[in-house]
Amino acid sequence: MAQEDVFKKLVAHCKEYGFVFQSSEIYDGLGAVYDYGQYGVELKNNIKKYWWDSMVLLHENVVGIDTSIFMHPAVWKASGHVDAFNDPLIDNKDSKKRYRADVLIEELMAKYDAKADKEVEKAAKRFGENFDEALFRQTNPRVLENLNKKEEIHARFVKALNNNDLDELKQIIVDNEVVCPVSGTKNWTDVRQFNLMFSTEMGSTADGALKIYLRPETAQGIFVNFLNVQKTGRMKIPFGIAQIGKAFRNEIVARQFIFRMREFEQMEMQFFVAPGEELQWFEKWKETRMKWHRALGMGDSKYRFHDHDKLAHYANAATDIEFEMPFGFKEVEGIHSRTNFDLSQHQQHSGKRITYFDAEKNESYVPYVVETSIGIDRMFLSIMAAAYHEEEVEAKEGAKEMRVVLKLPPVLAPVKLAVLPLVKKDGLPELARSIIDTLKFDFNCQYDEKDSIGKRYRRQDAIGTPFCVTVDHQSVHDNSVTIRYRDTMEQERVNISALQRIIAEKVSMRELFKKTM
RNA sequence: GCGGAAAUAGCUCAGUUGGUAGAGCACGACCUUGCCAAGGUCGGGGUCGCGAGUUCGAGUCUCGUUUUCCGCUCCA
Repeated sequence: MAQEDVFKKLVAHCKEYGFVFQSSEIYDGLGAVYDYGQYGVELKNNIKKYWWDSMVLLHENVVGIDTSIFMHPAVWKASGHVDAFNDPLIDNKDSKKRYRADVLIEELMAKYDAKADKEVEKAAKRFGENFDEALFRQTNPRVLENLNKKEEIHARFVKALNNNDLDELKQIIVDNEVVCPVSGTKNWTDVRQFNLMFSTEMGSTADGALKIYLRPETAQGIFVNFLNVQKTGRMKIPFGIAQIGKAFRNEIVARQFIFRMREFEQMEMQFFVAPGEELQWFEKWKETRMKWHRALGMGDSKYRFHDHDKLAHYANAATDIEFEMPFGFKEVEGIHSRTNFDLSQHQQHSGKRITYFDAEKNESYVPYVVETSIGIDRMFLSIMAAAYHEEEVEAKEGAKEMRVVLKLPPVLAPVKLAVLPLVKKDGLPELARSIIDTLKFDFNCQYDEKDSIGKRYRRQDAIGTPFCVTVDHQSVHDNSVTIRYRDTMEQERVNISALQRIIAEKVSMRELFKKTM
């Protein structure tokens, strides 16, 4: 089956079985925003718990926090998010290349400057030593023509920028017949400004309202609370702060289902270390994070590192953990050595000292940061993609048929077990209910008596339930039931009293955690 | 954002040169069977994505719009 088909089927499966729905679907949906359904939310919560516990329970020097989505606007000024994404952009419709409109206009002005310079150069050659460049520049008609032209553009440009007049920026480009360097045509779109941060206003009066942003990453909530946590928790470097939460980016193009959404959720841990030690911690966390992913048993070869060649301005090392999605290897987690950029920026913008006194080294410094950052939604997608299987199985009378089964790691499965009475009479439903009543405190259980037993097994396969407990006529006599295993479809007869122990063992995170250490 | 394609029941789809919406599966009730999706009877469910236009009449033709998919583009 082609990879695109797998992806399409996966998306359809997510909807059909209540994992992921499009947001506001009855109103035609909202672009690149999705809701998690009854099974999706369970899977997502289990992923979060796996991550949170592996960070906070297993590392005595990692603690969690939960910071707000709204933050003081100065945070985003300090982090560089406000300035970095205010560029006016324009597309050439023929070459489909995108340019910064301001850069095109600056190049245009430089061109007139260059023309004027060329005239000066030519004249200088001609007049030799007697050449008065300043006078020539002020009087020569060809030079003046070019400089005036430039000056005229410059005036319009500055005015347009000050008024944030995007139409005027385009008009400058059109009036001066700027052509695309690739296609050579003047077929331009309108100029648009993309700020990837969503904004809103805080405060009820129009004049007193403060423009604030929805956070585009959760990391800054950790950085601005560095001192709070370090002091109140008496944390000693090296230590980490973990956080799970929503972030928002107004993506220009958001596609590929839940892979790139405008509202998404991150699991981030910022690890604070002494200057000079960041790269060894970077290596350590690279290794730890990869083990954590691989412990889920989806297949080691589905994961790989992708080291960044071009580093962001704040980083001195960066890698991605990529997962083989149906549409290729894609980033699921980023591990970045962010230096002391963020804390230094906040120190500078807030005017508060953000330093740590290292008693061992007997010195004070702004800590360096190694960040691990996962997109939960991407991880959700990667798990679903790897779990989705279509298998040919034996049917009645030797016939073959397909079964769709989600081979989710039992620890992440939304429903841990289904309890199914073989027939809905002779006291079987009652016994099944009583089994659920004892197990529901520990596991997410489901009861189903509708349709044939085979059909019920397949329904559970489709949502990834690892265990089906079947109550039959023998059960009423000797308290034994069968456990049917999702992946092998094999069955085993056990006593009802043993169910809790057997299932608890198989859905425990303990074994997975051992593999990560 | 640009270009292309698609949108009819929960799902997969049919619907003739324009003439009052269909099937299979799924879903619900009852009966029957009972270990890997296929029994019977009855039933619920669609202003054909949305909005205009052409027409006596539009699921069907035209335009716009929304959403999704594919390619390009972008991604701190």
